[in-house]
Amino acid sequence: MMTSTTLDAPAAKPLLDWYDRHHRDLPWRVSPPMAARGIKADPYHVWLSEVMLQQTTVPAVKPYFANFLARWPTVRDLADAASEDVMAAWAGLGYYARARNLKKCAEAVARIHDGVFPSTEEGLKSLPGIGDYTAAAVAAIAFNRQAAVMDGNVERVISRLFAIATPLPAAKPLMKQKVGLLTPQHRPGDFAQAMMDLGATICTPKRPACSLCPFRGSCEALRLHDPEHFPVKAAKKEKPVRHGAAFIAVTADGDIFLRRRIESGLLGGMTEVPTTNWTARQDGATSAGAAPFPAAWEPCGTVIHVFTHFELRLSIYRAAIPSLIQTDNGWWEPVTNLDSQALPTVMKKAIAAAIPLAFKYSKD
DNA sequence: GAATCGTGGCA
DNA sequence: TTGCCAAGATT
Repeated sequence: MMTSTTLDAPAAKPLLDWYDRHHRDLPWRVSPPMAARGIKADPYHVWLSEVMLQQTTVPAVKPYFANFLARWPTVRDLADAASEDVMAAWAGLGYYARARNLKKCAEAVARIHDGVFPSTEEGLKSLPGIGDYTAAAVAAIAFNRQAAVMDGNVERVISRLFAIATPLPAAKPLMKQKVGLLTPQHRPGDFAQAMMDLGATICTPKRPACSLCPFRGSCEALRLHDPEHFPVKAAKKEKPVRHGAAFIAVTADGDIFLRRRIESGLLGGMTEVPTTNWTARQDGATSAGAAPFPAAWEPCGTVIHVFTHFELRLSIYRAAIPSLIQTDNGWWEPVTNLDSQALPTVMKKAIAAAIPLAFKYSKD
């Protein structure tokens, strides 16, 4: 005969009980007490937070999430926003393809889906910037669908629970299968968030607090006395060093020369000061001789900035420009207005090296 | 499967 | 100080 419950339900119960007591309160989250008062998750809020949280910490996301919601309260508002404004608001958060896809996704939802997010994983995943994880997360959290949500936290929890020795990312299909078997029909969104909270606060990469874990009685890695051994990951490559030069041109009126980077690739669509190519070797192409236009370029130090897959050593040059130079690929921006620009952190560092007070009054 | 794509915090 | 890594997606 058929049983009335799935095999997984008993495993989900201790975690949901733990979540009811120890869940984190987050600005984008409808916590269990809120849900008990009838508050529903807003798909726009869930989607926005999930995209911002991709490879990004909760503390880093909080101010950006608040600012985006204040400026663009609905997905239609975001769809109608100027791309430059969205990129500028995203500046500093990193992985700028997320911002480009965020705008595209908002436009698709507003214009193709009549302002309503799809409620299925399949529908969500067809949208720009929404992959396996985000589709499942939005489906589960915003629409209460039984979707198997697997992010880095869940990978860690699952790999320990079952002592999976296969290295990532090869082990992902098996882990996803395990998550699918554990995910309950009841409260799938809370289950997903509980798994992630558990990974973030108990089942941590280093020194996990196993004595406080609702899975402590059934965790295979703990039984083996080596939870930190999991998940197994492939060794990472060392970071190469690239060299380049950046040029900060300032007029007597206090205008600085800026350009917009091409849409694709590193820092795509973001604002920059002129720079040379960033190459493996330090040579003439990375010196003042490679400036965008002739001027009295003076060296003012080096900025070191670490990207995901290389380290950049940027030689900084500054020049006072007597009169505005005609250019066809950039513009002159008042230094007092830099906080409105889509300047990634590396460009802010470069400008700050040449003009120490440039951002003095633009940050809290 | 492997590379690409940011940033800041922390042990 | 240096390495690690945080609610991944795209090509």
